[in-house]
Amino acid sequence: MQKQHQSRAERTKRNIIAAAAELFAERGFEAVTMREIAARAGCSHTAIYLYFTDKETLLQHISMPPLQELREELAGILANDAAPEAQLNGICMTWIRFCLSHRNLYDVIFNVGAERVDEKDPKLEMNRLRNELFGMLMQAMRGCLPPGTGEERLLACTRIMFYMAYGIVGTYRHSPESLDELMARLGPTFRDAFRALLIGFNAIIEEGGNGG
Amino acid sequence: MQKQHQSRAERTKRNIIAAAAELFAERGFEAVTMREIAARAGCSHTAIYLYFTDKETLLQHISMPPLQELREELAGILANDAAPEAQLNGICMTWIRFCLSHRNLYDVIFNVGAERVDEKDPKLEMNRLRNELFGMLMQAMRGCLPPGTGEERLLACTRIMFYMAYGIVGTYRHSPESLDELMARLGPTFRDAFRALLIGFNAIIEEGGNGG
Amino acid sequence: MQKQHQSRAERTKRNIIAAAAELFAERGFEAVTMREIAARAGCSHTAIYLYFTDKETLLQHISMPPLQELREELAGILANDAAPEAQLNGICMTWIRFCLSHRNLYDVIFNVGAERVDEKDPKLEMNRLRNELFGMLMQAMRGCLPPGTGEERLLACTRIMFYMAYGIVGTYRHSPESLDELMARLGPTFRDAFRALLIGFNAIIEEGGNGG
Amino acid sequence: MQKQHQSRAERTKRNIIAAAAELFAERGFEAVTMREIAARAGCSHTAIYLYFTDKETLLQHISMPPLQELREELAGILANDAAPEAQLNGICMTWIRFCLSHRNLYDVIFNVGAERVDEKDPKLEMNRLRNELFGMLMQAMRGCLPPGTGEERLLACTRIMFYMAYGIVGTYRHSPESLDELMARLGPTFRDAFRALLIGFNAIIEEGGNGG
DNA sequence: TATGAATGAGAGTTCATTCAT
DNA sequence: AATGAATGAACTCTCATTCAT
Repeated sequence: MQKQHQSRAERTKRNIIAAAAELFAERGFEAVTMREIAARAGCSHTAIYLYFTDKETLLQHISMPPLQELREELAGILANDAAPEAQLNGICMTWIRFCLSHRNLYDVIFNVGAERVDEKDPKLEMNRLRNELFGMLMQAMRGCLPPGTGEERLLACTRIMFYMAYGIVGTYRHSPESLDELMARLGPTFRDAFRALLIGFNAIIEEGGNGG
Repeated sequence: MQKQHQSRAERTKRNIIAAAAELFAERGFEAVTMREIAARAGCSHTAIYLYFTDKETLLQHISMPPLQELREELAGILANDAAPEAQLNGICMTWIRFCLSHRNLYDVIFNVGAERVDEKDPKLEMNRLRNELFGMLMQAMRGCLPPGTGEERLLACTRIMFYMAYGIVGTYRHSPESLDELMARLGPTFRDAFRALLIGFNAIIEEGGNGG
Repeated sequence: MQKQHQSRAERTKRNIIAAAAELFAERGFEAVTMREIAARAGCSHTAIYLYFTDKETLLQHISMPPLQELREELAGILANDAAPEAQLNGICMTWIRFCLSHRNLYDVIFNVGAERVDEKDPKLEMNRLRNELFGMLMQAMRGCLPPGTGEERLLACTRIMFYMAYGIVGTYRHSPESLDELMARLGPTFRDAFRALLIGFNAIIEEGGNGG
Repeated sequence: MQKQHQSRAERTKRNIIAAAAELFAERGFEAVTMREIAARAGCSHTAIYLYFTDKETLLQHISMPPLQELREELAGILANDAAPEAQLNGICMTWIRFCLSHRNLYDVIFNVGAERVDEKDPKLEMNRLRNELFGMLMQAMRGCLPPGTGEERLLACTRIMFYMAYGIVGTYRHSPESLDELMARLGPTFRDAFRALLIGFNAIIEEGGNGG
């Protein structure tokens, strides 16, 4: 009997999460109302409040797991013994694959409430996670620049690398092509993008006397 | 008299458009209320409905001119006699400045979301414009790559350049910083981004025997 | 077993009453939720409905005991052999302490508002109690006025004494300070209030030839 | 035409105020909903927000005029050349008359949002006014105590005087008797109450060496 | 006996929009 | 041409209460 209760609750909670994820993805966080979510989840709008304190919290519950998954994947890449360039490339490609395979939630995860990627203040757990991701990218970047490159330069290069990843994802976010189709068609281009940046960074740093 | 009336009406209409454009750009479509627009336009909120059937329509009337302005600016850059690299850089930076100064407007105009599915044309209109812009970028790109670079390669490089611009804009779309603050803080980084790509492209093409 | 069940049920019921009494007293009837009561009572909120049809009924079950307790305390004071002034002071201070420690409960029980018009008895019940209390106060008062003071005079003095008590309670009914804080800060003032009245009464009666 | 607009607006506003005053008096501030007020005022609930920022503000608009009226009456008494005792008595009696003639709004005016009568922080305009009233009472009190009475003592005596007034009003707040009937029947008792307090205060202060 | 799950009515408030002038 | 007055639908969120077990 307890079990029945539990499973029912879990089912409802899952329904809510699924409905919210769909709706947020379809029409954006702000445009979706709690009542709509409830309607699609097949429960009353007040039931949502049994499982989530408020709308924002609901969003976070949806966004967190994928982000954590991504973090762990990236951490795995950083932990292996590959060459720095291979690591960086792995990070970038994984990042892209991730974002494109969570396309629908992308907006919600990356744009709601985020102000700067390199922001310090970790208001929300989500922002903290985003920053952690950025930190991983920076770590990978460090190994690919000339030794002695200043921190400021490193930060700038990481930012640029981030722009690139962000831009790729943004460009194909609404594409009807599947992740695999996309990667088959454009994977080499993406790879070239990161390689070109790396080459350019090193050239600029060398020429500039690798200062800060 | 008739004329005076007409001109007064036109003035009011222009005021409304100007006010709405400013406010939408400053704070986003949804966040702005009709009463605020009216206040800034110096008329009553009901007057807006004399000229525009609703808020959405008002937005559409606002969206086109800036886009055309952008296209003309970019065309102007392509038409001048500056060095290819300067042209390319000008195109990229102008594009970024444009998008960041029309930030929230940008959101609405450029992000073809699911809620627009039932609309007549905006998706196509936008894609047409995007393609036009992309063509200009490609044209500028051509002058910056080694002579004899194949079309496929050129296309790939242009795409990558586009990703970068797109990524920069996407990253700072929701930033609270003004355009000027943003450019002061990050302008050099943006410039470096495009330079690094160009350097990288040339290196890759050279090494690869500039094939198609 | 039957007995165990019964005693368990009774215990739960008592817990609920105790919890509700505390919470109503602490924060007022309206501000307290059934879930809070249940939490403090150590049962689920639905269990409350096993014992009380609704929140209002629960309140009614809570109201009487403290009032009876007060009456008995006052009777005890009247029954002891202390000096009349001590008795009177005891009555007044006890009354104040009672009302201020049942502050929000007091609100509901004592303030016969318009919303109670359709109830059966509370107005009368309350008035009965008020009168009883008033009678006790008058009894204590009698011992503190010059012998031979007329009944009318006695009545007036008692009334005035009652106003004072009532006014003190009313003034601090909504104070966020606890009973103890209040008594620490203002206890001497309250005491002075009753003393001053007593002194004044006697002076007035003496001067006026202690007539009726 | 402008006039018609104006008068309509004024009528609506008056209706809202009247409806809110009635309802607040009947059932208390918290228990009344904006929609109920609107219904009784014969307008939509949103119309209320055209005239009052929120519910609290509406309450203040209702409470302020009577309070200001009272203030002016009291100020008039303080300004005349009567003996201090006469002034104090006038203040107290006026206060009582006022409260009993505004019986229905009494609760709302004096109890909503008020925490301490002698509070300093003037969060709301209403609290400021209440404090001003208290200040007037204190000023009148000062003239009736022995010269050299400390401020603390003065404050305590004023508080006590206030309790008395408050208690009288509270006691007869729900009485069916009219103001005049009440004053005819109990006016002398009220007068005695204040006199007795004054006599008592002076006695206590003398005996205690009129310290602080 | 007792509970976790779920609900409906309703709170204050906002805003695009319409009506009457 | 223009406006002040007014509205209704919708928002997030709360809570006493009921249902199913």
